[in-house]
Amino acid sequence: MTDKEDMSKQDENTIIAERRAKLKELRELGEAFPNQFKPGDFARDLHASYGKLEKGALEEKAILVTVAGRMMLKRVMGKASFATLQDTTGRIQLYVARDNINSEKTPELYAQFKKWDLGDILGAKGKLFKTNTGELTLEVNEIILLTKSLRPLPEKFHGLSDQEIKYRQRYVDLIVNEETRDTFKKRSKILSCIREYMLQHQFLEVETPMLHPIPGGASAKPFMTHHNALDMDMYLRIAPELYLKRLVVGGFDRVFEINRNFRNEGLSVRHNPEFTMMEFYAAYTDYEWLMDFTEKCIQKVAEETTGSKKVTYQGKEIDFSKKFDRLTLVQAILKYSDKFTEHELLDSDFLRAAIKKLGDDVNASAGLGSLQLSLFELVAEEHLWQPTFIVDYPIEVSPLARASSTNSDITERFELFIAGREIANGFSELNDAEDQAKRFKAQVAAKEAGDEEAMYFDADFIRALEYGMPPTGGCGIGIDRLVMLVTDSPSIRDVIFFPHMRPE
RNA sequence: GGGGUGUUAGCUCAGCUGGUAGAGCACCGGACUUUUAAUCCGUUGGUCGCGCGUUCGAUCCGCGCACACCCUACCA
Repeated sequence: MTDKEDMSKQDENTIIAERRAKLKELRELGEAFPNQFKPGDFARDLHASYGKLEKGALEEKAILVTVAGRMMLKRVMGKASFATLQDTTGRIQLYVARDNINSEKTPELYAQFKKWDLGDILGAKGKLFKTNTGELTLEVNEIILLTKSLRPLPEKFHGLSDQEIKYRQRYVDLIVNEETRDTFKKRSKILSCIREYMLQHQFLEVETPMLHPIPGGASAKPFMTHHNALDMDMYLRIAPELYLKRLVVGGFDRVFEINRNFRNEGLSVRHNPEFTMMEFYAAYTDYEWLMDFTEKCIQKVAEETTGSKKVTYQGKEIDFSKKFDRLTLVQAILKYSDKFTEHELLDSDFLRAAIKKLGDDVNASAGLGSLQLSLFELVAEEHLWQPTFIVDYPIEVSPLARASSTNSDITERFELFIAGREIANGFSELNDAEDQAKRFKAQVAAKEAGDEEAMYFDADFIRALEYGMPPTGGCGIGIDRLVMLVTDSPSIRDVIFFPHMRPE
């Protein structure tokens, strides 16, 4: 026996043993896992079509249906029982009476049914009717056990609330918690809503490598791996940016990619080592265009997936109906802290002292731009609850963005904040190959000086830019965080099916 | 990485100044042909996260470890 098999035996208990015994009995009786039963109806459709019909009218129609699903509740009352079946769309009640299901062929079927357990997967055929309390119910005349469940489900009323088990055994969470199912259905809807929006605007969906010889497109620590046949180290991508811009060079003017990024950094309620990002690039646009486009995209997603332009996140309203606020980095600092003057925010020594005073460490090599950004993160970021674009990011912290035409210290870049978090980041792309080469060199120097997250020099990317990339706007939207907002989820782990955990 | 809280039956949770454990649901047996968290009666189920220590005696006190959650740091 391997260690793993040994582990799976450890949490065996008497309930599981009893169910294994029942399965053994089923095997002896015949086929224990039949697969010929085909359901033709879904719970949600039945409620939608017949839920409002009067008891008498429904019986007159004599509607025969076939359903399948997991038995979630069971009430045996002697010679008749009620059971609640859950399929992928919802729940439907079954009325199982001995005299309706026992036949010459299956004289003991009702006795068997009484032994079936919560969690078992059943198929049933019968006629729809309404009980005395008005619940739409299937009067069963054929019933079959399709899959025996060996493990007991969590308690029927309180459900599963242990966060750890919800994450580690998402399948159980999905079986018993409707909110969990809703969250992931909404996630899927958000993605199709975004795709629809992008396709409507002539964007082409593309896929670029996840394995990168040089990690690029963001400032982050990468995961490393190794390709055996090529005998070369590779990195899981931290961003698709440099590949997508190569496609713009190639003449695909509007592209987008929705896929995973991997960053070898800390975990938190807002950070998972792999997370989903949409990046999109549009030639002949700039960051102003991107802001309008992103705003409309997020408004559409919020409205179409929640039915409202106002969303409640963790008890506080987010209003997507108004035009999103726009503030420069410096304006945002001034707005949320009255301790500084505009003049002081241009003084590196002053900023250094102010950041220290707020209890944060200051990197000795940080210039004015990154000092301003640090102060912004300390005093303003958490207050940006309503959707707000922050613009005029320092060039020092934006090595891939085009410099402002009027101020060479800042870039044509924005970040979108909602509920105090960064949701999107976009800019007019730097398409001057020589300038980009210079900026990469500065990054390499920073890396050599000990900045682990500084970028590498990507010579092929420079070569691509040397062929000429049209003026382009590019933006990334953090999909998991957007899903968190729309589903009112406090943790990123609530919107990722299988979040990373330490081994059990 | 730092701090806080937690880990008791399959699930949800009690457990007094330290005297080796309880409830509800689930399960098993019984009654019940319109229930719906069905109800009623009777059972079963535990290395109290792991290890060491203090003690006559530890679920409880101390130390260490593991895992989780929250805050914080890096970051999107």
